[in-house]
Amino acid sequence: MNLLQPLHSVRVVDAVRERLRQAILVGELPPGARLSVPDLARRLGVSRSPIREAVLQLVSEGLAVEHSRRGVEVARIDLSDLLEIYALRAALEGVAARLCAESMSAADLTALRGVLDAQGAPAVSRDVARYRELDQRFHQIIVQSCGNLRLAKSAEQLAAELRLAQRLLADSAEHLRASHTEHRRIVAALIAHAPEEAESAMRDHLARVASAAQAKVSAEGHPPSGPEPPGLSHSGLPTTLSADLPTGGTP
Amino acid sequence: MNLLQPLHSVRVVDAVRERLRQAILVGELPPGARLSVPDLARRLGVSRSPIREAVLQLVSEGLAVEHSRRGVEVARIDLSDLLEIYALRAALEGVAARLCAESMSAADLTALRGVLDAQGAPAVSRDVARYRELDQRFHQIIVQSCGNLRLAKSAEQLAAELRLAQRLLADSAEHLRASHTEHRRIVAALIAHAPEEAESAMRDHLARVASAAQAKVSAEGHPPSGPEPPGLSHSGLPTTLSADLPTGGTP
DNA sequence: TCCTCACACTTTACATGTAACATGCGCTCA
DNA sequence: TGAGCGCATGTTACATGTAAAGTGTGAGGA
Repeated sequence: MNLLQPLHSVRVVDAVRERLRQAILVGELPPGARLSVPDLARRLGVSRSPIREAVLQLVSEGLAVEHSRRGVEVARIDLSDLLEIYALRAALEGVAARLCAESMSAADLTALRGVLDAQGAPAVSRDVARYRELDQRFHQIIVQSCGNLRLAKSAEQLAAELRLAQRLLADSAEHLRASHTEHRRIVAALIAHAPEEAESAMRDHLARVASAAQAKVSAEGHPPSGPEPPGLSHSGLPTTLSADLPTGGTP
Repeated sequence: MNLLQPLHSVRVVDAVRERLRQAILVGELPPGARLSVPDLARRLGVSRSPIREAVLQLVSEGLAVEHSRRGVEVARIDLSDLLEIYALRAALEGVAARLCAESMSAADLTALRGVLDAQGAPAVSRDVARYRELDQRFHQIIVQSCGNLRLAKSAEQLAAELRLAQRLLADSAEHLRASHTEHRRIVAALIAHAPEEAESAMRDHLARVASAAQAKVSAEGHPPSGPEPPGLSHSGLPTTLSADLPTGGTP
């Protein structure tokens, strides 16, 4: 491997952003958790500037929402958000699948088939976590292979937003089996170089996933969410968030 | 008018962001212009913090690009960017048109027909600036009426990015006439509540606009751009950018 | 003449100071 | 007891300080 690539020293803001993003995506900072800049600065051992910048970047990605002069909190994704996101994903990934069907590298297609095969086991054993992990990779390969960088970025941001709404997603055995079958249909269309088929298969897939979530929610009668509205309380939710960042520096 | 609506004092960062966005979109800050934080702070009469924040917001919108540790410049949109953006727009606005065909308010539809009619004159007289202004409003109405806020936001950001590439866009008399005809076809489908028709009409329209740009560029043999790569020079391009912001405050 | 290197200058990235603002709570008074 | 005021506390938003990095320039040498 070439060790002489241009070296750009990691900026603190990038490290903070990745750390916070992970914390949000794994649920350590759950929806509704406040992202207090002074608090995070204390906990991560850096000054407030890079924290503020990182938090605002998460806002622009949709993982957090800003309330003017009242701080930022991790985004709460409700059913209507979820349906919006799936409609958008259907548009974007449908086109991505179409583009892939026209020209996808053999390597990417092989990787995709690998993921598809790997999904068989968790689909039948109903290993939801594992299935979703592979599902994410499945869709990621397609949007990254379509050749449109902006499209890939948008689609991946939407996928990340959806990880905030896991509790709303369908997870029945039937759902996993149906999803896997639909993935197979998508891959078949890609292999056959059938753009129309690929696009409609992808769209149908995402539309069904969305309606499955909708069905699940209305069946379970999900509460709108937590306590929430009464002003952003000063409740600092988790107290862990690990120690400090690579560049330690509290002079 | 009700004067007792909730009042949220304008933040400096918002004023700066809007001012810079306008400066970019009208070409006062052309593609490639450096967005020097200290310089802008001096010119706008505020401190560096809100300037930096506003500049980074423009980066996240795609109107500017950040070069780590080397500052930010107004985005340069080349032909490949333009094609990417049009492919994305086709996906997003195609779905928006479909949704509109299913349920669009009478008011929105009336507004849309108004814009369509108004486009007739500039289309035949080849008033390119006026036609593009109305074109922007035409597409804006559709994405805003589709009921998907995220979709609308994305589509409008892409439309803004395209304003940085005006020089690449087709502007022949034939092109304007074709565009207007396609707009009519879209509106007809919306009136007829024909989702399929609306989506394909929109997609075809945007695909043709993209290929018209491509044709124009390859015909004219556009130079890749200005001088650009040799490091971000210290050339402060324009020296105007008006006086200072609403909240004057240089203590 | 052309290349190299050191220096001066500017900016970025991070740190820190601070006024205005927002929130929760206890206290007062009806 | 209950509504409302004022205070304590903590945060945001903006301002400013500063080390390190990046860039352009010009002197000096080949």
